[in-house]
Amino acid sequence: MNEIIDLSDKTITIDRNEYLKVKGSIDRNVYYIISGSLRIFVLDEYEEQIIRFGYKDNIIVALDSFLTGKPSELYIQAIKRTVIKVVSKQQIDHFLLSETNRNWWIKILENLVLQQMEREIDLLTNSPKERYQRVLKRSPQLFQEIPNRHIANYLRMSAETLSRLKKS
Amino acid sequence: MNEIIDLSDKTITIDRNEYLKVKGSIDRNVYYIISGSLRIFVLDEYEEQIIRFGYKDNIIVALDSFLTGKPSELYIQAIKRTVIKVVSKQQIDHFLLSETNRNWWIKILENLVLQQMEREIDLLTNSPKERYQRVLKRSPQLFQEIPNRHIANYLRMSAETLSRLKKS
DNA sequence: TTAAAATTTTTGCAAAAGTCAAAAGAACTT
DNA sequence: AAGTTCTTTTGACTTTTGCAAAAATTTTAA
Repeated sequence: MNEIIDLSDKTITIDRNEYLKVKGSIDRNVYYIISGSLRIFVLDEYEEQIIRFGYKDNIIVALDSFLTGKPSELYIQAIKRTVIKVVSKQQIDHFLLSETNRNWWIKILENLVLQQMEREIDLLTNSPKERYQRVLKRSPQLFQEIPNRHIANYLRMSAETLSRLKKS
Repeated sequence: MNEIIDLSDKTITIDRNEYLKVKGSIDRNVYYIISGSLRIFVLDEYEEQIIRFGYKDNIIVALDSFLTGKPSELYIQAIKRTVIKVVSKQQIDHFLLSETNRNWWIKILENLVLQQMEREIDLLTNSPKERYQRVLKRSPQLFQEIPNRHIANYLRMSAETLSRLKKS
């Protein structure tokens, strides 16, 4: 992914709790996190549901808007002060003009689908304990980077339940 | 998708409760459902978790294995007697040799990602009632084709809870 | 460093969903 | 068409999870 990143020289700093993106806006940029951490969530009847986290060296993007060009359902908010690089759709499109890069894009998309399948299984798992263990196993770093109450939401359980789980 | 389907002349009939695929097998075919219905599920500690359904005119595939070439985690089972056409990876690959078809493949993958995001939000929605309503709205046909106990599993609730929801 | 503020953890309580068993209803099979 | 099997519904009961408030801990800021 560094080929893309290096095309960009624009960096942005977002303070804790500030929004990079709110629902309703169109955003065809991709962001590369230099430092800090972010969360992506949707608002479901006054409840925030976290879809994904991003921290150092991750790429973050409002995928729905990026792929469709329509307004996004997603919010992106800084959990702590975060510095990101901006890569525009233009840059991506330019990059994808080449045949080999386009094949590489296919791989990226295929990987995204596979990751989403994993996530789906995580969410379908009935027992909160197993959900916790699955994600802990696959993304141990998450628990270093992100406050528990956000992880609890991501795992669809209350902070209380997560707290009770970690002792047992 | 008919361009692909028409390449194939192989059809298979699967009886109710029979498996088209079980965990551990590699399967790089794509299936097109002529009639009947299927479910895809994973086995999570003795519990079946339904990932997706397929009925008439749907395409169904063990995506994990199809994309990676590795053994699949998925089971595909007929809910009722089902007739499918088989399209092999070879045929798909041949199809993807052309530049325009490959761009079309990218669109398919992008759509898959977007669908998966919808599914993720469905699963994150806390209230069983809302989960039921969301899916009912998006896929009303599902409720014509598939027995409730399977839909309940798909919506991660018990058959009893779904039954009670439908009256209120 | 200490006080204030914010966050996390804990507790009891209430509400929601799950389980179990049995009955009613549908759908397949022969 | 009758019988068998499978699915849905219902009610009693149990378990789990969320909620709200309090206690403990951590962070912030003076």
